[in-house]
Amino acid sequence: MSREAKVPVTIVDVARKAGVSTATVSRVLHKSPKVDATTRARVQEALEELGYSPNIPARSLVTKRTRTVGLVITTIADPFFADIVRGVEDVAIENDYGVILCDSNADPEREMATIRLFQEKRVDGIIVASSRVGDLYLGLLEKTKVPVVLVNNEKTGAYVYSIGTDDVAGGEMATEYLIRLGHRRIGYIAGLADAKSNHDRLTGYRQALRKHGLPFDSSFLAPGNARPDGGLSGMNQLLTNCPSLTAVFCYNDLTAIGALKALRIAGKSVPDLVSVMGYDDLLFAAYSEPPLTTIEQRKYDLGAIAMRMLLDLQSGVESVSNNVLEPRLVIRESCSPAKS
Amino acid sequence: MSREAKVPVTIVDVARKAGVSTATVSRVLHKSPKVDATTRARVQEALEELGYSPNIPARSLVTKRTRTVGLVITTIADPFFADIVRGVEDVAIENDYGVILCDSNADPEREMATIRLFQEKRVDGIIVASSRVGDLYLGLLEKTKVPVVLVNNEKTGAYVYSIGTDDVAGGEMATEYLIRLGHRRIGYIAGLADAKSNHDRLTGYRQALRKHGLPFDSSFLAPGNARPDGGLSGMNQLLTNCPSLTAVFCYNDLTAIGALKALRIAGKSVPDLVSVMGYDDLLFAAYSEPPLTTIEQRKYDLGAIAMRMLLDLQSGVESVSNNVLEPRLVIRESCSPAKS
DNA sequence: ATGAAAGCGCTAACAC
DNA sequence: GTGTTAGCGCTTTCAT
Repeated sequence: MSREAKVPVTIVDVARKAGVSTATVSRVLHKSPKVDATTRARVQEALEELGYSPNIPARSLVTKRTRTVGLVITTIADPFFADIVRGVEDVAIENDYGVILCDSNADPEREMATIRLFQEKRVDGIIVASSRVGDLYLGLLEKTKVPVVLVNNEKTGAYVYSIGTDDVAGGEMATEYLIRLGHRRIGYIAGLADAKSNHDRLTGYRQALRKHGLPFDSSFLAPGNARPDGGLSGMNQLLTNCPSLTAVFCYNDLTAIGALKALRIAGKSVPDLVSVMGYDDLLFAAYSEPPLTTIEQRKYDLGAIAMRMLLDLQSGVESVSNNVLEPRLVIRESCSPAKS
Repeated sequence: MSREAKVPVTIVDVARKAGVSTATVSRVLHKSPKVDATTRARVQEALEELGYSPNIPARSLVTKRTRTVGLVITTIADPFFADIVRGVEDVAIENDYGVILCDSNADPEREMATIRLFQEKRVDGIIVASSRVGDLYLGLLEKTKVPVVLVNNEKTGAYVYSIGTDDVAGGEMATEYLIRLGHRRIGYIAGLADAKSNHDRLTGYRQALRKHGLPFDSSFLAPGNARPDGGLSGMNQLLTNCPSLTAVFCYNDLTAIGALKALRIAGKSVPDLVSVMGYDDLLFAAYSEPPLTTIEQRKYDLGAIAMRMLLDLQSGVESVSNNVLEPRLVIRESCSPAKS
């Protein structure tokens, strides 16, 4: 096993081999036009033969750019965030950027560590797709002096840009669909209490109610946690507190599959006895029993656009500071006309 | 809005403010014992007041370590990989490491770009949790000269270490459970054809069959793709080719929910008419209808251990090169005794 | 069109 | 215990 000594080739080696200065090598590396064709060829050859790979950290030292962005998400365990990550990833790699991922798990300490790490690594920008962002956190973010784009969250502070789904429209759309189906007693199982998305969807729900002259009854609200177990317990609470409801709008699809399970256990068939509406349109929404009627968010685009905004900001293009994407109703089989 | 000029504070600023040399500042930064207590205090104060944040790229230039690792996964859309990511993340952040994530999507070109990126960023190590690794890819990986640990894949080459689940044991365990339940005609819906995990689970399946004197019939094998749609089509194929089967072992849980849907559409009740077995024990396995009996993999640990191995390798500790974790049977409701 | 040289922020000998 | 200094690999004026 002849493990060769590890001698990384530098720009100096290339320069020597090609018989030029390091400045020239640097120029061909950056495709500067002012290099003679033959010189360029000679350098290219040396580059190839030596298998040169630029040392980005070294380059960063002088350019002050690292071609790296930081991405914070609530938790990668939620497929919704997974799609956002894919979006960010894809456009990042297309542009030779790397992304450092951190899931905060909504843990403040973790968030602090993350921001510190990003700072020390001198990332060129930060994307925060964490549904709830502590004040402390946001303060730090501003001090960080690099562009920040928030996904599905509020634009806050001078340095912050954002991209999100119009969640109040989404909440209204979901609820209105249920109302059109003849439902009058519609529950809502919440997500994380302090998430903007939760607040907005609830607002949409109330708007739809008001619009159709339906009373808002806070006993039709159940807490959740954006996860299946929260959907399960939320549904159970609804079942005992308001046995008369005929439909329930869930904060997200994860919550909905928990609700579906609670209903199954209670022996209430869906959608015959109660309709359930999700949100997000995750992959498995089409595979649940019954397949979930839900509100689609352009998850992938949320991430891709966020990354593009960062790139624009990078290159000095003043991009729109606050983008919003429209949600879309996806009708499957978990909602049906009210029976009564 | 007094957007202050962006003047990152350096070690020189701190040194000046504290009235010491940069070397001393560096020493306190690294908790070197040979610094006088009062000097240390003075430096600490300067550090705080100036809000100093070390410039990692600069440091890397001299130390040749970036405190960054690269992580390649097949696709973040599969919750199985999401858990692995969480595991590596967690131990990385604990150790002040950053992780650059890339999903390869099993796209060779993407894989090349990824490796190039990792190289240029001078990552300290690479974790590959991509279920299929092209030869080309592996070759590159070796040339990369940094420690590589493979997750759920083969140890290959001098620089490569690995951690994985014993998938042949898992496949055997799954199949044997079905056999014990009285099933004789058991199908297998595959994952990606060239994935080691797929190969191993199939091997386990055949071993169980042999062990119990059951014949192996290749018409009981259906192709899949490790995703729900593959499970759906695979199950449909099985349904038409071998209507007599009473149980099916699926490459993973994602495949299983696809199979469940196919069965539902075909009007075959699960587990009464056909039992279905999954693999992975994803979060939603407990929420499907019926809840999935499956083989648990320690997904999070796979990632956490991989990262720890990298850390060990970093510090010169020769760690075990080939770790294997045992799978575990999780009994829920998608499998029942054979009726005939 | 090309080269010389300065310097980015930091660490690590080495000297005192 | 502390300071001086020489780079790490690269880009970028500034000359030529």
